[in-house]
Amino acid sequence: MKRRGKADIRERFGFVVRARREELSLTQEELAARAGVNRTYLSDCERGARNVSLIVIERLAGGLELSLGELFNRV
Amino acid sequence: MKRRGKADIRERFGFVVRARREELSLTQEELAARAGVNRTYLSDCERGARNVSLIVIERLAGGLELSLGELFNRV
DNA sequence: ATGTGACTCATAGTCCGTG
DNA sequence: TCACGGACTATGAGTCACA
Repeated sequence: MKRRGKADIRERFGFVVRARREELSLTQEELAARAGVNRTYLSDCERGARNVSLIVIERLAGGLELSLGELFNRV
Repeated sequence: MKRRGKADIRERFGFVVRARREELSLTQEELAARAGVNRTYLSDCERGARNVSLIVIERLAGGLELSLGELFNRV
């Protein structure tokens, strides 16, 4: 799949994940554990370096205590 | 990445895409063209057979004339 | 107009480290 | 606590012929 819109969706998504994680005062390790994803992968996601798929998105939303709609409203 | 929650996110997502496409009276071919994805790939997505990632999600949302938030509010 | 199996190739996602 | 790299495996992206 090709890249880029104006501000890359991957970066916007990652930014929102990080902002919400900090809002909850969680470390990356804690969120990764909650969401059941790899710690380094979460780091990549937050930096906009990964094109996350539905299943992981759902898990992250759960770890962040947000519905999918709430999460993407922030994106 | 592992599979399955109660109702699989892939199926729920696909169902919403299809419902919205029909709301717009579009064929799969038309939506696929709008969104810049392959028709058979879209078919797979609607049937919940694909674990779609951010970049494709964004394109589908565009083709469906919905923001990401609006799209996921329906999921 | 759509569903499906089969396929290639790129990348999603894991796990080990380091400063 | 995190960014980043290397190396790996599983799966997503993208296409086709045919039903």
